[in-house]
Amino acid sequence: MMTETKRGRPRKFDEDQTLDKIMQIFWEHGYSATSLDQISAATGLNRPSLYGAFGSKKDMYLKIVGRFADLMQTHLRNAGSTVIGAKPKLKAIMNAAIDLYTGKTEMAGAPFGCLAISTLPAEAAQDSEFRAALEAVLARMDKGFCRLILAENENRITEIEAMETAQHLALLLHGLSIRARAGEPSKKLKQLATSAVDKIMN
Amino acid sequence: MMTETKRGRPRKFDEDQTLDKIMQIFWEHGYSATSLDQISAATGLNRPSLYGAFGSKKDMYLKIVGRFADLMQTHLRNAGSTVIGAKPKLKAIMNAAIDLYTGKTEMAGAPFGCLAISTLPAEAAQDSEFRAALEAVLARMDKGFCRLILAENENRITEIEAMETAQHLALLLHGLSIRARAGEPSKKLKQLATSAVDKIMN
DNA sequence: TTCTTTTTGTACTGACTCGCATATTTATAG
DNA sequence: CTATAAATATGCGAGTCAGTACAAAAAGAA
Repeated sequence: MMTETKRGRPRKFDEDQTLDKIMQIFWEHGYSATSLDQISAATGLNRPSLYGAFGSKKDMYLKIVGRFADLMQTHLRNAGSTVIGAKPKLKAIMNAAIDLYTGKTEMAGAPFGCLAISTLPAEAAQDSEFRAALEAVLARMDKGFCRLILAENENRITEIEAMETAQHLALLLHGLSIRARAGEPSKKLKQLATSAVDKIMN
Repeated sequence: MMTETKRGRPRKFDEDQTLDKIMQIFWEHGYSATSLDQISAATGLNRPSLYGAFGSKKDMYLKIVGRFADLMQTHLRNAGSTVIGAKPKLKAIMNAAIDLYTGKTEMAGAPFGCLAISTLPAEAAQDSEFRAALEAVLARMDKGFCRLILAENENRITEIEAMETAQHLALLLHGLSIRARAGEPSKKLKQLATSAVDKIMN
């Protein structure tokens, strides 16, 4: 099949750049407190264009959550790949996450914590789709940590033990994201993360 | 001074019961997604009465957060007082918190996680009062854990070390509350909490 | 040019939002 | 009974909300 040239009036916006702007707004204000007018103003698109390109407000938000998880995963994976050994990798990953949470990366410009952990739970109790999205994010982090632990398996632990440790690490990370959202400084969070990883990775 | 009998038309509602109903709604829906009409319907008070008794929506919410923290503190304190030793106390406290998060107490009727951790962060980035309230909740938990650890100080650790451990425990607890909000079952969360406490408490 | 396709801009809808102004009810104080 | 104090009930008002109907604009196809 050949790549047909597109018919119709061309878009005047870049989809990726627009999604990034939308992500920033949801990241800062959460789902319920964000209005489509706000998004319209920030992106330069009017509401019908937004609706045509990304669907309803809920569609947009859920898409953004997935996008955030993708971006975060590559960010953390890259950070882990710079060092050798399970513990150093985990510490590097924690530090990279804290940088993300405290606005010290190009991805985030302000200390807003984790988009998913900070904004999804507020909606999760009332709406099963949001709850499922939250659970998906959690499962994804668990698996990510678990894979890393098994790949660097120095003590020949079982898969079940690895999953338990992975979930311990995820618990820590989510707690750290809340503290970042509360405004605690990056330096303090990194100290906390490092000492916690030392205790958890026996 | 004598207790003067109150002038004017008497209230037809019980303040504590009303605050409990308001708490349930904010707990489930968060701040932004809750409307005063919802609260009015659930409490039987119309909006002017609510405003007269508890102030604005924001006033009400911040008051509820403080109330939640009070109730939770006594709930956890009671749970800790049933056993002896630092580790058993901490495990009992974690289990009691999980019961609270998963709706297994009289205080909570549904698995909504922690009111503060689940709903405050969504608002915290944009509003400094909410952010301050979140930080206050975190500080309060840190101090609570720290006091307990120092009171049961078996290994003569320093105050600084105790505070670090306390914050590790708080990180875990907040992570657990997120997972409860996502719908994970109480049993799994308790296993996770127990094994994590074992690793953190030397 | 003319037809089709897609995006854009304007404007609208019907519902919901919070806070308050006003009037009424119900109690105590004198 | 009259005055005062407090709570309640009705309802307004100015604004915001998400989504969409409709027409104009901008491209390719024929």
